[in-house]
Amino acid sequence: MEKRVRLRFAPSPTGGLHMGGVRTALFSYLYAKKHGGDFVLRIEDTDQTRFVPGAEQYIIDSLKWCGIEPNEGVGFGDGPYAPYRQSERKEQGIYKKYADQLIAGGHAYYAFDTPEELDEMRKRLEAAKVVAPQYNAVTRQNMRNSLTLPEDEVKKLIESGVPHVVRLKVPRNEEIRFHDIIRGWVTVNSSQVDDKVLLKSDGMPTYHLAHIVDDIEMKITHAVRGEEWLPSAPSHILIYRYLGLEDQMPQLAHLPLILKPDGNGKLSKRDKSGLPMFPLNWHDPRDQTDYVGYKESGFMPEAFINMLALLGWNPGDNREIMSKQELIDSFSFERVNKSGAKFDPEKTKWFNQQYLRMQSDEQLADAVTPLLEAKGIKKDRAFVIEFCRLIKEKAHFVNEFYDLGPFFFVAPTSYDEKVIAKKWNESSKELFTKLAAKFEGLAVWDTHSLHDAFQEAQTEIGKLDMQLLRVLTTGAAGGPQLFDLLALLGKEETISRLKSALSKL
RNA sequence: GGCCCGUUCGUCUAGGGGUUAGGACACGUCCCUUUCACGGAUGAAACACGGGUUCGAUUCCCGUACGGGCUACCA
Repeated sequence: MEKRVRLRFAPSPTGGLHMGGVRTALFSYLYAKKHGGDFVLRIEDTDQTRFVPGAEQYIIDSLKWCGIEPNEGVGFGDGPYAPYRQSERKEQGIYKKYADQLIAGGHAYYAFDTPEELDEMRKRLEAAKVVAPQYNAVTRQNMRNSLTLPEDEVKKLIESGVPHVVRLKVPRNEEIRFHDIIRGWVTVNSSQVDDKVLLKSDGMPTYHLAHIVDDIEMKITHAVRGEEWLPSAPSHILIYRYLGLEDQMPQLAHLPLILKPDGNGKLSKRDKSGLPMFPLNWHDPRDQTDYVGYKESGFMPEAFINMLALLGWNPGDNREIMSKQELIDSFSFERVNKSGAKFDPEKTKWFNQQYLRMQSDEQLADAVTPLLEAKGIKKDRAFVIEFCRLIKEKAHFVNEFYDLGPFFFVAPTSYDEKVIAKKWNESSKELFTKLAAKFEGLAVWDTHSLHDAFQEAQTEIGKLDMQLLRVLTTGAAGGPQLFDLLALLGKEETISRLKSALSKL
């Protein structure tokens, strides 16, 4: 029988969850759902010095907004493997147990070197022109650890409470080969791998030990993470192997990085491409910086995750706009790209535009009404719905509706100068005064009657420029369907605007 | 520097020993439209370079270049 598919998203609460992390969560979620498995949220809070209050809740809120909800884990209900915070799991002695097993098997050792001593070692090695200074099979022989110190002294040091760490004993020269679902086989020589710290001097495990222990204990079948983890994967293979768990280790999938839109390099939270890097507004308590979120920028979560899914993955056909269910049905790690993808703000906006157009005018009105009210604008619902119908084709975001058509709500005070300069002439004033009179005589005020009246006026009084009528009534050179707009504005308002414009020009 | 990973239009990508190298975003042109858009059509635009292997390489192999990642008692 196949093992139940279980994937976890395991962020550390050291700050806001940025979009790269969201994508990692998304891919894991899609795969889990596709195979009817579990998606788990585990909090990797083993670094007490970098703990940021609020970060954990932010991660939970972000996943909820995106619709990437774990069915197990912190904030989503404990499952059979609780607790899901590593700091709490540490209290159960779980990591130490595995570390002790490695020590007993001769694959890990105690090291008593102080930070100063380690620093000294690196400087010494650099001075000796060693290309890659590291704590390894060669250099550990000159350091203070349970491999170099007499057994009774090691015992004495530990008993007297001298701070120490536990390090992985990496062999000097051995090929380490592992398989990645996205990248295929990767081979690294152990001489390039350092003796990673497994247990820190404060008793906390490092990521390297903790994630392995938890993935095993939580029966994780696929470990998905960013490409930046690829270089440490060989260490992890060794840990599984020395623990005798190589046959139970999850399959690895290292995702390509999301790159900056301009230039090169990894997308950072401070990127200034004009689009947010975080799903929700994030206030960083460490430096009192505020970062805007996709949500607050007017993005719909469906558009956001659709865009994210297509960054480094594709369904193998030309589909781009895909619902969450379609993403789930089509997803596979085999179709994830190996190379990094530059984040494209323009395309990202386009995704939101597509989803915007799928919304009904009523739904859009629901979203726009509070934004209008915030500006002190109160209109009846029918007006707002019609406003949405007319303006939506020009917009990428709900929150730009107002700016695309302020003339729906306020009469113009200035008139597009380019259009006036080009089209306004001596006869214009008289022609449009006559048109205003014609409009005034209309018994029915709707799109059709306005259209007909405009046509009739031309045969009666002469050629009228429609864009001029637009500028006179809205002030702007462009906008939605003019007669629809004037119909919505109403007879009184339209004529008042026309007269006002004629008096100024 | 060392190690690892990568490289198809400006960007996201499909494809893969023999193709007019396909799609999308953005851009240009045209059509529709007395306004503004949407829409439709269309155009320009790519296999990093050099060696192999092969009848034939963009595709497979090796180098080079370029890009990225990692190089902590951080994840």
